[in-house]
Amino acid sequence: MNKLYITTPLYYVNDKPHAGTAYSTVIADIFNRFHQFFSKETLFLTGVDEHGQKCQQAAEGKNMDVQDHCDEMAQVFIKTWENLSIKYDVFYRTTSSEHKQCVQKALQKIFDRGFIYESTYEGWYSVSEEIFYKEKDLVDGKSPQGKLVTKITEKNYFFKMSQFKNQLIQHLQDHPDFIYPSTRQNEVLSFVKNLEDLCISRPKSRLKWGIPLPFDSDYVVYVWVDALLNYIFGAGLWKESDSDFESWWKESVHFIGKDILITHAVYWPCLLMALDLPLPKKIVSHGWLLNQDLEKMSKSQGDILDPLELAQQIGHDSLRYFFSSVRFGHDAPISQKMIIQEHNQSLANNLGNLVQRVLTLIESSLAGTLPPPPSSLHPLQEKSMETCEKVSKYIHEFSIHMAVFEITELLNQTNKFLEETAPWNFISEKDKTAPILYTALDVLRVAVSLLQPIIPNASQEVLRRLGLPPQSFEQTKKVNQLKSGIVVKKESPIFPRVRL
RNA sequence: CGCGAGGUGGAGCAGUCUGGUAGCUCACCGGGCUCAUAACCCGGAGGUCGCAGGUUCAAAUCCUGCCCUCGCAACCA
Repeated sequence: MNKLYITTPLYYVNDKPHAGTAYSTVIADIFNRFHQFFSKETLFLTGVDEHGQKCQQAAEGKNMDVQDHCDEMAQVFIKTWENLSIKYDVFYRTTSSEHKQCVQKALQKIFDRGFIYESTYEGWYSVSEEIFYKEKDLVDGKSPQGKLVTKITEKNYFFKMSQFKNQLIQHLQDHPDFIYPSTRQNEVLSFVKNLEDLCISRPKSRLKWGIPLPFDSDYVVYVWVDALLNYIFGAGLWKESDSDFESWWKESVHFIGKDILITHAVYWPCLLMALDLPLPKKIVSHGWLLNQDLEKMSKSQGDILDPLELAQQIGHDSLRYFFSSVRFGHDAPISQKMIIQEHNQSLANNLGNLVQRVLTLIESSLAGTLPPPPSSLHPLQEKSMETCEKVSKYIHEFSIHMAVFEITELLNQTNKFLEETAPWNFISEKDKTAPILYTALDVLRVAVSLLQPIIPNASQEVLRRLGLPPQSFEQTKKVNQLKSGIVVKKESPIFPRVRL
């Protein structure tokens, strides 16, 4: 119960990370950090999906060896996550020899259990695009891009996915929390009702870059099957040393974008059932980041945002903060301007400015020395304790934006509190300013501690200025936790305003 | 009837599950403060919460129908 296994999708390495992949990863990282904050033991996995046709094509396009291309791209992902303060435990690569061995072992097992059969695959193949189309996808007898297609009948291996239909429907009905948000459950159910078998092989004559089937080396495995299996191997299944796989897997949560819900909520459970393994505990699908016109961002429109650039321009924490402030689970518009506005309003004007004014007042009134706590509890401190409870509740409900809203509200109240008490009017009367300044700083301590999972770097810098180490939730939800007697000092602003 | 999401003051959004005086940020107008990053605080103008019915003492919130916008339809987070 005290463990939690969090995963992001394995990102496809045909291109570098974009705002969407960054969003998935940052959100998963924030949840991971929140649960660590709540004293859970967590395992956080991310990684890259390196096989398949598009990857092979991307390498060929650059005139590179495919493995070299993958190695290069993997580094780009690692560097991007570093720049977004992503703290993962496992960076999984599907070209590792361990992964290949495990995938083959899994396929053999499914094969031995009788869930894989040989049949013929019929489809319309576009030689120039190297893509199969179904009859219904064709436009005037050609591919949607207008390329010539020919009907091909090909021997392939199929996974008896349809056999798990009733079992999966039963699971979905018995576990209404399996998919978040629950509204997307219907989407999955309606898909499952027409469940067909899945073609899981690709002949090597067409696709070389993949893991060979253990029972027929003329074929490689379909990339989704290859990639999905990472989730169990990454948690230690079939490792030589007796791993904690079972205890992690029991508490597994997959974070994904809504577009890959079917693969995760249908294909993946069926594969697990075929392997006689338990299903993941939860699948959390988030919405998309859209451009200002609320359309999907696309390269052709040139409105792709580079997360690395954004992080460097505005700051890691500010980008993370923006991601956490949009309604979780739903689509949301994003632009550089919106991120900067959010940074200026919430982080610079509200939080950052509050830190400066309180510390300045303590310096000028109390020579920087933190006073003892006031004899009675101020209502604002009571409110800060309520905020702790609300944040915990919202995070457990995946309403991260509501958690952010509550913390912002607490900071607003603290600004208001200073305005009402106006300690600058009697700055030399220490006995009057001390309780006010202690209260304000103690509430600030709570707010900043609650923000640690979202803005890890800045919040720890603020805590350092308050003379405190990183804080746990247990510490955060107590009042009067400042170290009386130590000397604090104002330093340069943590979140300078960014001009638009 | 393919599946799904959304329509809330000028802009962008939250609130909808668990019905109870419509909230946040930006922009605009007036005032205060000068501790603070020209930041902060107070007040004001601006919304019949897409439309029409229904349930209820009470509906942005629940039910029904309709209109409009947008995604997805199997390797694109």
